Amino acid sequence: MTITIKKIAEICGISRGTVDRVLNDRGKVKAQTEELVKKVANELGYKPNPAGRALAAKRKNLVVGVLLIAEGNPFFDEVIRGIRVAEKEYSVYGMRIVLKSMKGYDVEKQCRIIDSMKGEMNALILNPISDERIKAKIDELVELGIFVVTLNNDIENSRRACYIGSNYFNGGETACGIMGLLTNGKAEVGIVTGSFKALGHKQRVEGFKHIIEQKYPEFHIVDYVENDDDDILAFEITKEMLLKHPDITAIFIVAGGVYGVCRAVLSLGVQQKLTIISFDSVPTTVEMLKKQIIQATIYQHPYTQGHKSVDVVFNYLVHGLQPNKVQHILKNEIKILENIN
Amino acid sequence: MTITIKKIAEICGISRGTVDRVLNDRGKVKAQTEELVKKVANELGYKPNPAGRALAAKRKNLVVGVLLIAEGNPFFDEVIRGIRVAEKEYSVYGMRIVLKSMKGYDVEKQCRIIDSMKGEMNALILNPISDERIKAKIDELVELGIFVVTLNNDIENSRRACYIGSNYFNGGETACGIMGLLTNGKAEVGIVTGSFKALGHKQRVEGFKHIIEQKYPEFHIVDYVENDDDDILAFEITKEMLLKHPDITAIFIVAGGVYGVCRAVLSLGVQQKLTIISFDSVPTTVEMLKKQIIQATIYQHPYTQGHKSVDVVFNYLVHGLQPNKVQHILKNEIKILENIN
DNA sequence: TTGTAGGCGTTATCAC
DNA sequence: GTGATAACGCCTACAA
Repeated sequence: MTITIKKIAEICGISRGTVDRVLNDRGKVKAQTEELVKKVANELGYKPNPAGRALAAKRKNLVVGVLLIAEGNPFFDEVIRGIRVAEKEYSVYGMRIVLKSMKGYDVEKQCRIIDSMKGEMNALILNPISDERIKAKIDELVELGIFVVTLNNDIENSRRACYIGSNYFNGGETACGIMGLLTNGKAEVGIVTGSFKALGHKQRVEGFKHIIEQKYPEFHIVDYVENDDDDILAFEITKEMLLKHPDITAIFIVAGGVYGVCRAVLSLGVQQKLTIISFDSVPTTVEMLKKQIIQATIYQHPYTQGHKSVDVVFNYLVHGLQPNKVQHILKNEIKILENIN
Repeated sequence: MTITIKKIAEICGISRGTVDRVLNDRGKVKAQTEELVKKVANELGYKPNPAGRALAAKRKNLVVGVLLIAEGNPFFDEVIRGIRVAEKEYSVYGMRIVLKSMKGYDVEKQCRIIDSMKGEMNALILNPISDERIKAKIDELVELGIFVVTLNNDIENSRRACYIGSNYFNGGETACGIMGLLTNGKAEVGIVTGSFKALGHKQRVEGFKHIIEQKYPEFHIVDYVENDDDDILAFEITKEMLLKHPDITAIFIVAGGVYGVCRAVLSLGVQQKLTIISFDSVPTTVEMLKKQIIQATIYQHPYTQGHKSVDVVFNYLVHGLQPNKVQHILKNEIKILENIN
């Protein structure tokens, strides 16, 4: 038999309303009654029924804001698809999503967009820039009672309820591990990173280096260049790097610009002698995997990241459930030509 | 504004009961009224509210049977964990799970266990033996109105509503692809399969061969032995195989017995010259990955398989939703030491 | 501080 | 054939 508020009320000889007040900390209950209700609820193992809650929640008007740095970054296409599918699933609960997208790492701009959204918003899914001002902005929202979830990039010391994304350090470790297996532990590595400033990119490189130290003494990093996640820039600096270091046998592409790097390799005709590892599986990367320019790419469940972030918000807003993990870390998977689709 | 049964009833000038009868094909409605209701529901885009349904479903007593060939197969430990977690999540909807486990491929025994369960069961999650008699049994259950889902092994021509599991053929392809990358496309391969009779094992080998033909002319299969998913047998036949074919440079472990194979390799001291690819990541396999005996193993989301199968059943029983895919195929992921946990 | 009652959307059971 | 009504469990406004 399931334990309901009604049943607890009967047992305690009081009304449903009072039990509700106790169980949801709404105050205005005599200490004595409160204690009794809590004891009974505990002993009987009361579990609120999400369906009941969901039904009652319909009377609220729930709006979830989403702000992503997605423009010009095809990785987010799948994230957004996950968000949209979840939106549809939950639309019957009367929950709406307002999605905004921005380009580049302008902190003030991100703050301004957040401000413009905060009026009618019950929760925010944010892909934040790593900056103190954004941290402050998150804390301000939480203070206002808005539920905040960080997506794809965490700000650990902020008051966000939860982070959904990948483990960048382990992503770098995984990249190094697979590169080690493919090169028999010997390689002269050129690293092409997105931005020295981006936290995740830095962490990937650190993870990569960590495995070199631990396992691959014959790996040498011969150069380390930055492409700003831009394909044209990637094309140019990769060409330059390869000409400067003809001894390079492997390239670790840390973030965006994968297509530009590959085109540079192709234009120099050196694809045969290179092992290339990248991240994500956007269409151009898949294309290069098929051409066997890239040997392996590391996949971080973008669709799931999007869907999961909405799940977490939904469970909080509709069911009052706090996320069961502060960090929802998705696995780094290795994709090769055969298991890419 | 959301469209509810009540609203449709008002618009049509009839009662909620009648609308319900039409929308759920319960019969006993005048053709004319039926048509009207359907038209209005369609035009307004009526979407049943799952919360309402869930609440109403509590009055039913839902029992889900699960029958797995799990004994002695640690792969299923994670599958079962997924099932148990889902059970807990859905327990508030008054859905119970009765899980039975069996050992080995005795068709009659599986039929008998199914029969013993079918009394009070609304749905069955079945890990079926590939056999005509099991197909017939599934069809019999469906005839009785029981919702059947196959797990981890499909019987395609049966009347099961849905299959949840992996793509075995692509698993074999992926194994070959990663082996090709690790060996530079040159290998003398020994294959250790679970059972020649198991459909999935056969399909993996076919997938493996398919990529050899397509991509790796310098791969040669020098031997092909069967271990019945038993570690002791695996140990012995692998030893035998390696002694008989000292030219072997790679081993493809198609199914169980991974630990036995690795112990054989270790006992002969030939681990340095071998590339070994396996499936799943049970504890002993992870151990061998850590010892660098196995270079890569292919992972098939066992936890998700278990959880998903319960999801599908729940959505049908409580929300009346047919699964949106007949086959729910999980991806083959490549795990190496760095991304195993 | 507590109780009452109605509504969220769906379904089952009666009565007509 | 159809309609009315009472659940399912929770929440909230209002009355006491």
